[in-house]
Amino acid sequence: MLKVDTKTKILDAAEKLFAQKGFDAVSLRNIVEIAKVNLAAVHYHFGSKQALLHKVVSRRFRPINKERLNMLENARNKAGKNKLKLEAVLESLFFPIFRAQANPKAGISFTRLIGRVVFDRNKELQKFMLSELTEVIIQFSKAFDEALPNLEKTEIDWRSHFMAGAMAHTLCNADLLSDFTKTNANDSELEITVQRLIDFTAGGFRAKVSKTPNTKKR
Amino acid sequence: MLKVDTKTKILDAAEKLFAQKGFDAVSLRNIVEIAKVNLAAVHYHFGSKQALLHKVVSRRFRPINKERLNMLENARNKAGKNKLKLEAVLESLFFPIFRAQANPKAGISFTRLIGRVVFDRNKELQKFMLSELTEVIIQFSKAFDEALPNLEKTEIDWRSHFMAGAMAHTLCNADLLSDFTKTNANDSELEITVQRLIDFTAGGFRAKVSKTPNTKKR
DNA sequence: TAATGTTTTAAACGATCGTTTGAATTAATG
DNA sequence: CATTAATTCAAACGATCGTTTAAAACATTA
Repeated sequence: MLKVDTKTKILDAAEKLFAQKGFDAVSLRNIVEIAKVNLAAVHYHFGSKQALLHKVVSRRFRPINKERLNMLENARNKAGKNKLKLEAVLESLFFPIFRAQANPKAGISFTRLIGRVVFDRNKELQKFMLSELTEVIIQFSKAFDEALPNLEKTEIDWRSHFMAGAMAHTLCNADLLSDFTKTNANDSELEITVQRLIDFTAGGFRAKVSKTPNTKKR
Repeated sequence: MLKVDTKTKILDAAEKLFAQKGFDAVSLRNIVEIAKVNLAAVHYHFGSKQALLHKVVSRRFRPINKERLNMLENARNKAGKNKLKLEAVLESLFFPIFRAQANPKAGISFTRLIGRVVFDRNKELQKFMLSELTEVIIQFSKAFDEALPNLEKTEIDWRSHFMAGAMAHTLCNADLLSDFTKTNANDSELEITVQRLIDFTAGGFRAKVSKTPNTKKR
């Protein structure tokens, strides 16, 4: 077993604790206790608690988002001149991050953290997340447009929003669900979970758009 | 304008701040400053910060959950001996809480708070929320079973989970979405938002269940 | 009005927070 | 080996946290 450097020890401990309890509920002293490093090491290596959080996120999120874009590119190539398939777009979006969940090294901690982050209203964090996701948002927005040529742009945006909620909740609260359904949402069940999420969200995207009961205003 | 009692002033301020920044990020001193009451009043009236949070939630959540059950009961009666309609079940679940969002008194604060709470990993809060939702979970679980007689129980549970994520995200991050789509998710748009969420989630519930590519394990 | 119960208040409690400092230690470089 | 740079460390900084106390102010009832 080779020596793990201080930076990594801090990142691992912070990842675990932030995912478990949230950013504000975790102190740097909690983190250095788990990481078994000195308190001042956090500021030496990362500068601040907020900067540490950003590093915790980007360390795992960047490779995941790269792979999302790769998978989408592959799906495009495979489709050729045929229409891009909605299920392929969704799989490109879900699979890389859910596979990170099954990875014993990153573990369930990180994906849970990502789920939490989506619902966190830490302004700096939101700005940071948006910047990390810029390219993914652009490319997948285009992809949804292509895969759903008969759906209005506004509706696509709303349904992308709903889809993001379903995904985030599943990432964050997978444990609640396994209590619920007796199936465990990890390991070999990974593909099944992703397939279930694809089925549901694809069904949602393809649902008929009903006109509202009465648009009294305007 | 009649005098607002201290308890209500604290509840209102806490609701606003918890929704804005989250439980851990808000101090009692932040709350009493907004509420314009003495710091010790919080413990005098509520006992602790955690107990205050529970009260903030239950004050608005209980009437909402009562109305959800009422609407579900009405939907059942209207259906008579016909099969309960999925859209009616979903509307019973969504409408009462989204209407609270449009209510200028409760405002967007509370629903955002509820959205956040779903993703919060405060153990005591989770237990409390579960106890507040017991009857709703029982009745709506039954209703989904009735409305989807051809869908396996396990699949219903998973899809209920996805649906909850879509709902929570919409409650919590409605503002992000209105930036996105230029439509505003309040006021007269209430019915439209709910209808969109019904369309999406109903489509998800009704989607075909695809067998996983290969169930290698087992 | 006197007595009793309820609510509000200022002040302090010990604990913990993120961050900074400067010296001790280790690693790298000439 | 000497010197410089990088890292670790114990200790402390001021600020803020949730909670408690006990007296003051107010309201209610006899």
